[in-house]
Amino acid sequence: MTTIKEVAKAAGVSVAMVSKALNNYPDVSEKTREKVRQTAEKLNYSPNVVARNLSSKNQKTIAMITSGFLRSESLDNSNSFDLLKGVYQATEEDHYELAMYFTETEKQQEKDYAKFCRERNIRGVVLSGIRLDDPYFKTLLETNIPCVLIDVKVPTENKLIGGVSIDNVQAAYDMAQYVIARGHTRLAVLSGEGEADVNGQRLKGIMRAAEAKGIDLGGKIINGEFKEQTAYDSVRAFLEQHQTNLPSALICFSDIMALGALKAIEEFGLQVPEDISLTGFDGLKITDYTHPTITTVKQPFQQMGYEAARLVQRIMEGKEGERQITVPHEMIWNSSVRDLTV
Amino acid sequence: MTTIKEVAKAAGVSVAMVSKALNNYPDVSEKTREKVRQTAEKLNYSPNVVARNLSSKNQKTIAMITSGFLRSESLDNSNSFDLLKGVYQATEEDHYELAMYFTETEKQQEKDYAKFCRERNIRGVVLSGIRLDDPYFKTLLETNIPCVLIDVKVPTENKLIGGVSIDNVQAAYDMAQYVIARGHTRLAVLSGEGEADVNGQRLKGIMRAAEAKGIDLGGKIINGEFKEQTAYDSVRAFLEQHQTNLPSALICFSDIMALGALKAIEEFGLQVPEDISLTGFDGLKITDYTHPTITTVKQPFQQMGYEAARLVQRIMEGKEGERQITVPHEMIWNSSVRDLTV
DNA sequence: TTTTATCATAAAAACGGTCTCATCACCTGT
DNA sequence: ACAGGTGATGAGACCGTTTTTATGATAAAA
Repeated sequence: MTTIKEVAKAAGVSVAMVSKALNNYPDVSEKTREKVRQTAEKLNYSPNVVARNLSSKNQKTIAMITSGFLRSESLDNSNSFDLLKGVYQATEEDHYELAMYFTETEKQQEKDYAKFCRERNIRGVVLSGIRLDDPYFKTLLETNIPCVLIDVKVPTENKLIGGVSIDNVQAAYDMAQYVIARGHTRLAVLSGEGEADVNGQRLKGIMRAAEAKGIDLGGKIINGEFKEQTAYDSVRAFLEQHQTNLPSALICFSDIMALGALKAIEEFGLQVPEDISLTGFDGLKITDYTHPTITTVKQPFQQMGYEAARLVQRIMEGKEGERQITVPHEMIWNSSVRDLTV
Repeated sequence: MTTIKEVAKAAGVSVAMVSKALNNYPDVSEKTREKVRQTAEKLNYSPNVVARNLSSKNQKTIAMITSGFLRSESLDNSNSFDLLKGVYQATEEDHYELAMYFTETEKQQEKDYAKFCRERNIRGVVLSGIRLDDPYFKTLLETNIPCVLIDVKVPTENKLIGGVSIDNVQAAYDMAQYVIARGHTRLAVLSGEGEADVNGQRLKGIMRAAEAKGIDLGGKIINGEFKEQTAYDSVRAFLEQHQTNLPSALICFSDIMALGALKAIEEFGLQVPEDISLTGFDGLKITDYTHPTITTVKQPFQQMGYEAARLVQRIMEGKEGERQITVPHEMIWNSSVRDLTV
């Protein structure tokens, strides 16, 4: 392992000069810089990031903190992984270090984000699957570490917080409009946890579209907790309870839940989309392989991760600018919605 | 940020004592140890892992190096992600640090694994998607860093290398036997890249089962490169070329390729499993949602990651023992294979 | 009583960098 | 000729730990 000292000796300059030369400090003569560069190259030297991270004032390390998916099935995580890929890509391009922290909601003592960051000299964080009212997130904020949240609209007053998401209101509105335009008036919604930010946004979009057409959703909002099994159970129960007045379309707030709903509907003896139409949300690839393929909203998770990492870097560098980034979503018009108007 | 110095001052002992007390060194009196523990607790102190990593002789940092999936579709990565989850879980349990390195085959200059490890004081590596003859892997070995490879049978003479995989020969053999037992004799195989270790293993298993029944696979081995699109193209071409003598079953070496094959078969105007039976490999969840569901071999990727991380830790600690771990696979008997014997 | 282990502790040297400051040579303007 | 500025350089403090080595106190052995 060649160290900076060896490079210094070989180049006949001081250690400080080597550091400055390689880090593009202005107060280094071109001659010295070139000499240092060449000897570093020759000795195959590359700085130790651990040492740099310890000594430097401005560490370039960010963390990605994600809540609750170690246990869950791989299918549920493909979006988390795409996020990670995006974050990774951005950090790699800008020579940042990336640390990951996966937390489980049930392991209380393990959830201290601030401690995780403090221990690792982390100066910026991308969070996903975490809510604004998470107590550990609050303590993290108190440490003045810039945070960017995925899928959350952040309060504008705190310049250290950013957010990245699609326009969930618009996407849900578009989806509801599409369904309504195909003649559906008896709508039901399979939503996630009420506390999640996206959940409220999407509900707002649906409401807006429904009210415009005078459609009432009272009692038609099912909670599926963003989980396949819960979705299955809830939809099953809902169908049995509303046998006499079944909805003609079920709008789901995640593809995972749509899969559970699809199963519940089929086992109830009904067909999608002949008897009940169905829509998803997220754009998992699996929606292209189900029978029928599921109409859904595709979120660009990898891009979201990338933008989040870039945004947190900008905040770390003290730059001004927009703290809320909206990335484009894409409607995937598959075949799970029946057109009642023809 | 409370440092070890502040704890030392508050406890009225030296910095060295704090370090030793908290790291369970034997030469610390119980009284001091307890006092240090309590003040550390009170001051909410937790050691800085960056500093520790720099100073300590035996760093507890491992890396997971994975080749070629940043670009690819999320579906292809669910196994990689499960691996990562397993590795993460093991590192977290044992208080190891984990660094990730995703490489792309085309970015030559970015592929220096040894450099990556050197820069980060990494002392053990889990590699996936990497072949024994990878030149960068070879240079990594020269640095005497313990390596554990996923999906590779490693040479036994080097005690610093380990491997984790299922019994690919047996799994492929089982699958072929199953297909043959259902009356199929006109088999074709959709294999991956010939250089991959698993590819050879699986082929061996198929061959063994086929030869036992006197089935000839000559000219029936299609290369799908482990990619959906390539699989689609290759199968399409194969079908057109063998119109007069179509196989009755196609054994695929990955679920991803099976998806491509399924599409190709259907677009060719044939049905699975009525006209051609199909099997996959890997056990991706999507195989339960396709139409028909795909019979496949399920690999426990998360467990493989976990075992790999544990194994590399054992090697790092200088422990003896088996360097090749075989984890159990599971056959998923879905509905993509037709029984010709009934 | 003196010598020798043993134990508990502290001081200080690493680890491999960054970065502040002091130094010095050289130029410029008066 | 001299003060003042500028540009290039190196010495050394520092980051927060671990780990080696030195030191002093106490107990056991001679």
